[in-house]
Amino acid sequence: MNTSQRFAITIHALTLLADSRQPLTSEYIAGSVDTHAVVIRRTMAALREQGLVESKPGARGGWKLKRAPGKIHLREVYQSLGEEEVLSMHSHPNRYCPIGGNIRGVLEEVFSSAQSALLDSLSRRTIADVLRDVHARARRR
Amino acid sequence: MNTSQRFAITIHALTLLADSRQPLTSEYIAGSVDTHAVVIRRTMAALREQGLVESKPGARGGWKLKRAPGKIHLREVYQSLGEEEVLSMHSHPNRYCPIGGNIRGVLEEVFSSAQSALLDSLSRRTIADVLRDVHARARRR
DNA sequence: CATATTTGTAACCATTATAGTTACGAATAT
DNA sequence: ATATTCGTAACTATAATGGTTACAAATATG
Repeated sequence: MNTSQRFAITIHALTLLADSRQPLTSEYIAGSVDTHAVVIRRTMAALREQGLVESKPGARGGWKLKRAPGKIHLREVYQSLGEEEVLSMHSHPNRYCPIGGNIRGVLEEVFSSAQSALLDSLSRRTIADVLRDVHARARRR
Repeated sequence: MNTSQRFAITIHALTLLADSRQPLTSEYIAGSVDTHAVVIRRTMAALREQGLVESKPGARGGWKLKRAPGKIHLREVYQSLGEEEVLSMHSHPNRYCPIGGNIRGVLEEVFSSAQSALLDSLSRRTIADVLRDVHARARRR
């Protein structure tokens, strides 16, 4: 299976914020992402806990970045969401079988290297990079 | 979200086959993995199509490898399963928004680098490596 | 102060993927 | 001929996801 859309939605939202001087409302972000404002609030809550964004209720409220876009690495964004590891273990291999009894430890190591490789790749980009690339594409039209 | 258990189950099964001289039945494999034989048949079918294993019905039938364990890289195993990319796109970003209209292309590129990093990591190990590590752990008890 | 705006959050629903299970047909060894 | 084993369709339970409604709480502004 694949991951949820949360990561994509989140990068999208952060890119919008990086491109805006004023705070943006969940409603506005949802309009660009094409989803419901509640989905945005739900998803962004994780980033708020991580200190990447802040939100303010009430008139003229909304979301804004708490850090320069160039300092927000996609790895940290991804990890804020608290997703499971992308490769997952099977549940209860038979521990009385010589293979079954020892495979988990080996797989944990294999999966965790793979996860690190994925995260390292994400750590090489920031929201500022994404925004720049988006603008470049927009110009190319 | 995370992946299905299929990959873990599959590596487990291939490791069992690598460790055995005779063909193994789905029933036996299921016993070590702790699942149903049908789940094994279902999952292994993908590997058979890829030419990694063969199966024979009837008495004394079962599964066996078609290639030396040292020649079976985890990357190929993973890809045989035909899983989606681990990071997935959101559905219909608003194309009339300058960000929404261009974010998909950028994300595709970001996600595909990450996917490659993951696959590269998996390509560095074979079923023979896994079997060796399992045996090493078994000895350590 | 009254009002409109906006977030926070719980609750519910529909959809989808996954894995477990049953059932039965077909192939094969002995 | 029989027991064994795979192949596959079908059904079920469970869980995750995302969309939606509803309403309380916070805030800016006239």
